Amino acid sequence: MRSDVKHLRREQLIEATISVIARRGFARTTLALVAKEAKLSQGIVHFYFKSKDGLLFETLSYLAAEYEATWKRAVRHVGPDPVAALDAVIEVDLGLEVCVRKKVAVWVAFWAETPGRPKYRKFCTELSADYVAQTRDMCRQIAERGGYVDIDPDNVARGLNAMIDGYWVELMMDPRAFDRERAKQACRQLLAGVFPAEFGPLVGGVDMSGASCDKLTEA
Amino acid sequence: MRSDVKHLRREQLIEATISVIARRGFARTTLALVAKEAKLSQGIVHFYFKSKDGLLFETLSYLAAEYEATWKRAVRHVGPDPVAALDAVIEVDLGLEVCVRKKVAVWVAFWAETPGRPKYRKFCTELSADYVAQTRDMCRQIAERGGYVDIDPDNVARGLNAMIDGYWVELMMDPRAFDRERAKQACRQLLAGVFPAEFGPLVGGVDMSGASCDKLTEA
DNA sequence: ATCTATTGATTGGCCGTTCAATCAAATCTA
DNA sequence: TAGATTTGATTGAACGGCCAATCAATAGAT
Repeated sequence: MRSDVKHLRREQLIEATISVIARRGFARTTLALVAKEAKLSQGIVHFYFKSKDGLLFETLSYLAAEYEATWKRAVRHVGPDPVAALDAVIEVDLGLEVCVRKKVAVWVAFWAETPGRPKYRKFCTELSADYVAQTRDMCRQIAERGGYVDIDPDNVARGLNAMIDGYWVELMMDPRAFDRERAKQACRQLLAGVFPAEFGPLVGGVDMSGASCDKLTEA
Repeated sequence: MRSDVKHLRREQLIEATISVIARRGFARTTLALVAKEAKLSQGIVHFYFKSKDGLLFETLSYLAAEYEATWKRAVRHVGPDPVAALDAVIEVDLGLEVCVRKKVAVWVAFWAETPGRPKYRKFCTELSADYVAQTRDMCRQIAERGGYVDIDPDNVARGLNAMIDGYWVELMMDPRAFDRERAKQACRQLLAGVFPAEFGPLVGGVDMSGASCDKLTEA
């Protein structure tokens, strides 16, 4: 049918765009290369997307939609426990679905173009703000439940966000140096420093929400 | 006299390149714009740099040299104590010298172009590897000295590196949301989770705000 | 047959690069 | 020191290639 083909072609072109950006970088991505990658003619891009910028922006939206869907599905799946939810966030952000070189390369490419492109910038900052707002809420719940009074949920969420973005950059630049499981472990260690009872390595039914640091200094 | 001019012009053009990339992004940076920014003619770029790529690569080298110089100066300044050294690293990486929007925007721009540009990629990965090697060494020393047996210095160094890169991205994309001091605090909190005795807030009963900073930067 | 989808050649503009000409500074000459 | 000559720095115009966008023509579907 018509809309089937329409949807198919659009996705085909977007996937091709992702491949080309990931392979050649943003600056050297041309419509001719995208069309060739998609095994379609040059002109077709302007039929489905009005312009090059149209295609690029829809590519960004496409990635964002996939990311958000994966994220929300995972968080909903683990239920209401904020600790499990935060752990699910780490699993998703560094998992095989979204955290693959091709995709993060495109993310970083768009990030890098945000100066001077308000549309990209607005989109990316809003997505990020959404992310931080949700993880902050999880941190806040954990803090309340665990009786932590000195921690700042907002800063914890931002720190986790920063660390994950940094790992994405590492995966893009030096995929051989990147170790997915160790990256996850480092994120959990970050949270363990803040919420030792929930993310610490020695949680075995013992409540250690009081003095949290001492146990680690044991030689 | 004449070699002065040579050096001056090169720097003038490189600074202009940084400004243009930070303002317009990598993809829309043209030599005409760079020349205009530098208040020089178009042709002069090829006199001092053989090609556009020559200018771009030297811009990357320029930033890297400045970064490394600042970094090494700070680390040397605080002396041999690895705790003070790690803290100095955080101060530099998130300090006003290197961690300003214009510069990090250019860094991210180059990162984003590393796929498909082996020269950029090699340069950036080697710089990063150097960084991690040095901070890992600091972590290792702290671990040995503090009797920590369960921690992996390499992973701690990589985690810190990732977090800082992530904050750079945040500064570039959303400078108004970025808070330099809170970012530093988050990095110290990360280290506090790993080395509580050295970076934790309760050392010696001193209060948290700026405690580690005052204590550690005193050489 | 009509409408949609698709093609690939074409166009017009932009950008990296080259180059001949000009200008300025330094060196040489007497 | 003053003029002559060489060397280096700088300009702006011109060339050629590439790329986004257009479009007329064609193939395919219903």
